[in-house]
Amino acid sequence: MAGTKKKLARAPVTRGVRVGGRSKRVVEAALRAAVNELARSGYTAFQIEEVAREAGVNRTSIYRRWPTKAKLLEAALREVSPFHNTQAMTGNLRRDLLDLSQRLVRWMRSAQGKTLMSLLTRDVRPPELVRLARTLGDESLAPWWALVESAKLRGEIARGIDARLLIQMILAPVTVRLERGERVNTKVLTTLIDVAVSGAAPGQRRTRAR
Amino acid sequence: MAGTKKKLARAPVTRGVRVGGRSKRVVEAALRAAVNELARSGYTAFQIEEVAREAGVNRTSIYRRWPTKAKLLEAALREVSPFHNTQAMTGNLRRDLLDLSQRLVRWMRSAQGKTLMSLLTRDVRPPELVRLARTLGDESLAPWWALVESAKLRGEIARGIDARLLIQMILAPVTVRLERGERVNTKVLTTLIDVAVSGAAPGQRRTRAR
DNA sequence: AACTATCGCAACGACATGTTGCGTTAAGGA
DNA sequence: TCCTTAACGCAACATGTCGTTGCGATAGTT
Repeated sequence: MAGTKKKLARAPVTRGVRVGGRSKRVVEAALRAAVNELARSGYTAFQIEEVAREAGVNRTSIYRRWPTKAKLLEAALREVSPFHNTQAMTGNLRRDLLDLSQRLVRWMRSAQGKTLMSLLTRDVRPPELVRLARTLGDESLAPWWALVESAKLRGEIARGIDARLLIQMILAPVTVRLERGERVNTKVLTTLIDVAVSGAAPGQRRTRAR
Repeated sequence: MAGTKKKLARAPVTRGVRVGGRSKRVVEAALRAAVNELARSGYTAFQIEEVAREAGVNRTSIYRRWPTKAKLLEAALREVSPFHNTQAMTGNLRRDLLDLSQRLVRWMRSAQGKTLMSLLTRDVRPPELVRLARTLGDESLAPWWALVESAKLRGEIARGIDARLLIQMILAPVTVRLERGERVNTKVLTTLIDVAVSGAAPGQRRTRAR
């Protein structure tokens, strides 16, 4: 057609993706904003528009990198550093459990922890996102497992007790109370741990299965 | 104007709302469908259109009665009969707790229970709806309170134990496991109750507050 | 049978998600 | 430094759900 300029075919100068400078800033800002938005608004109220605004980035740029809201949430979730225990164990079960739970509560109150907890709720879609959140959540349980198992070896916890269930007896009330805005202080944690540890000790009465 | 018929003003024959027949059917069908939809799809995926279809009713009819989705959910929630304990207590704490928890688990697995549990999740909007759900949920706890308090009087539970917290140690793991699809059978319930009751008994070691 | 509350249907506006075309900016190899 | 083009910003669009409104049809109630 008239006016159509045909450029000579030449080998492209660059090939790879651009990872530095602007692109990097956009990705980092978007993911950080996504984590904050998720922690602040929760899963249902989470809006891409708001993430874009907080990141100082156009909405389109987000969609070009993460095709759906779920993908963005997934990426944001992966940014969340899982709860890691760095404290050395003292060998005192109740003391170690208290330490662990106090640090976990602090983490759960942070943006990182809120983000994970938002996605641990059921009826989050798609299901893969829930699965990912659960996987990350379960990873946080590793030090708890270790504590209970070594306590079993020392004979402080009855061998017949399901370790996962025992940990749930401490953590499930904590998460429920945090969600509801009920107090979760040292006294509460101490009570949870005392009841669980005493109740799971060997020699306590157990109801026979019928 | 031409063609405009002016009717003689006459006193209206009826005044009150119509509660029988069609209207009644529409209301009942809509609320029943809403409960089912909430139990099936959960809060996030809940759609008015789907409720209307299942109820065999036009979408508009639902909106005319309940102006917002939240109002419909609220009405549906009020339809849910709260968990009521009809069983006589035997005075055996563990046995009564097991009875109670088994019935509660059965109820939580019903459409009624799922409906309530869907709305007990945080980040459900508006907040009033969450508050209503929590109120109804707390009402279900009445028999549990009674059990723990009378056990305290008999000296089976230490007086210093927070009854609400102790109940949470049994119920929170149950709800978490139900949400995640983990097993909640008699063995699990028995363990929860054994650990909680033994651990909360008088004479067990308590960590001193620092 | 007459009156009218309530229904069904259709059309509309508002809002969030997700897509696409195009012009502009800047990363990075020459 | 200069050129190519990956990635951006902007605007416009398509879709789906919520929620509203007008109007004619249906069916309680008197």
